[in-house]
Amino acid sequence: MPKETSKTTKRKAAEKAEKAPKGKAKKDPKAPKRALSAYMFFSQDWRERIKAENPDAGFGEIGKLLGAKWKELDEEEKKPYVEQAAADKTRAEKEKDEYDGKKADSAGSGDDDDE
DNA sequence: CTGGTGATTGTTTGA
DNA sequence: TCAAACAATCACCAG
Repeated sequence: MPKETSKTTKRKAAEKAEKAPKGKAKKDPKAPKRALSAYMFFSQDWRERIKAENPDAGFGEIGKLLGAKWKELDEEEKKPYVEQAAADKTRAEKEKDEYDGKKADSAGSGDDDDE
């Protein structure tokens, strides 16, 4: 089982660090990106409520409040969010479908967005 | 077949 | 424009 959840597999710090200069070194050319997370949908619907109940809450405050509430919700409460996550997952699945398909077909053709 | 790793996703506010 | 707390995820590749 993979470590716990938190400061494990930390990467953003380095990712943002390389964001300053002109991007020029990725893993996948078009990285089909993954799917959103239940938290993403949950926040989209709660972000307004959080601020509604915490108009004074700042950046980190709301974040913590959000997460705190998120866990407070019952499985049934997150269900809708999780469902969206599952739905988005399917979306990403397709997303990769073309990525994988294209990539397999790009056997030589000169297709490359790059910038 | 199994494991764990990394990559990714979206929000908020402020300088 | 980007940064970090907050949480989930889960597809990916490898031996």
